[in-house]
Amino acid sequence: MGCVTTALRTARPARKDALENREAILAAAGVVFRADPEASLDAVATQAGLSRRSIYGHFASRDELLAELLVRGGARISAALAGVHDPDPRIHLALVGAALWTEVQQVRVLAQLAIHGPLEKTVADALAPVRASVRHAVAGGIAAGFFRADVPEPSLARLIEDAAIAVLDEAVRSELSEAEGRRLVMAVGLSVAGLSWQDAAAVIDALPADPPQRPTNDKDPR
Amino acid sequence: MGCVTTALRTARPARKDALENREAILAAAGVVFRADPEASLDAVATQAGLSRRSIYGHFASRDELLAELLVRGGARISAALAGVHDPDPRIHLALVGAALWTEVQQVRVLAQLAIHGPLEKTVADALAPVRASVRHAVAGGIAAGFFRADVPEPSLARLIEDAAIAVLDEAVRSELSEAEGRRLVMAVGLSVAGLSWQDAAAVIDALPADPPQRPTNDKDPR
DNA sequence: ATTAAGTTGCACGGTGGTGTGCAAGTTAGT
DNA sequence: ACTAACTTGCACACCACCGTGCAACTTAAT
Repeated sequence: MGCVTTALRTARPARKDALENREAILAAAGVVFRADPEASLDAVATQAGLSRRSIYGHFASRDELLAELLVRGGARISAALAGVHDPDPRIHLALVGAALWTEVQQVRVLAQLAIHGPLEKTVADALAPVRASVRHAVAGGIAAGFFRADVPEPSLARLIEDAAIAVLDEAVRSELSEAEGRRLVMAVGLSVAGLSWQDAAAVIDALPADPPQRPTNDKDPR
Repeated sequence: MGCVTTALRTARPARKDALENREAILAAAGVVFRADPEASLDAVATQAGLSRRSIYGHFASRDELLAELLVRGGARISAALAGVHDPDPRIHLALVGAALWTEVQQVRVLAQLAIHGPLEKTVADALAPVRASVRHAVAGGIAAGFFRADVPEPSLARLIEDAAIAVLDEAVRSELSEAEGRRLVMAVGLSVAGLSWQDAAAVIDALPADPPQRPTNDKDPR
């Protein structure tokens, strides 16, 4: 084993490929756990092209690996959401949806893991920014008369979140294109919020149009 | 052990309390698996007030118990859906939602189990009637111009199903009243279908009004 | 070329679940 | 009261997984 975790400034600092492997494990965990949140570390190791044993050279336990995965996912989502602000709650909500779409994989991992275990708190923390943003939009939208008035605000916020997750699943299932998925997330979010599908479409079409915000994909191999 | 499964017409037919216990096990399984689809048989036995060992007097294996549970749930749902027909796709969809609401528990068990394992087919079969009914309404609604035209029909059907599940979850989480839950399922289903929330409300309010269809609750202790 | 970092395979102990056999008990039905 | 149906508890074998120790190997960096 190595001094991966305890990389004190002694003899030699670390090794390049070790970090790569660490990333490979995290990437593999993303893939595997997305398909089955209860998959074994063996499955993760195989997917990463490593041995189960060597995972323990990078993570002390299964839960630690999970936690790292969640924290990273949360960070990406927060980053994607950071620039999203709009005075119009409808637009705000649509933009949140679009931002989520760019992080589908992350969102789905989190959503999968959200169900069981002692990771709940970690998951909750990771998703907190999304929740806050959605709630803000919902409150404003209801107040402005844009959104439905027949559902209490907290419930509506949760319903929109759940609907967004469902759309994300459906988008992956149907292998929608980037553009279609993006549009669908926004459209269904607004629909659940109470808009007619035509109104939702109008909101989306009037968007500042920054759609193809993907520089080939980040260098981040996740 | 006993001749519970192989009740040939020999010496003595069966025993009353044995059947009761069988039902108790199924009821317990419903409760336990609803909370955690991967719970152990020990948990089920405890909930049923029996020993783990005796479960095997009624069911050959865990999967067999699960299967029985799913088949029953499917049967109840089918029954609840049997009388639901309306020429107006909007009303039809709303009524399907209302019917589902009366069977929340069953639906949620099925939805929970729908994820993993070799039970998928069983689950799919159990839910087939719902799927068919929803698809029928969706196709008609799109054709009539009531529902959204920006999502392919099969996807829209699945999205509505998923949204309904989410509403069911939310309703249980928020401990909505019978009436509120019933209304919410219908309203959100129609919203996802494309109606504005006011239109959805109008459809619901114009319903033939058979709401309190609960004679104290069936004698079925599930 | 040397050396420490990292990987691998194997063996192990521990945990928690399933499914079964059996002997002893309890209880419903005759 | 008798008997078969049923339940129970305990024991067991089996399996899948986690986490660890260790010795042998491969390889990045000096």
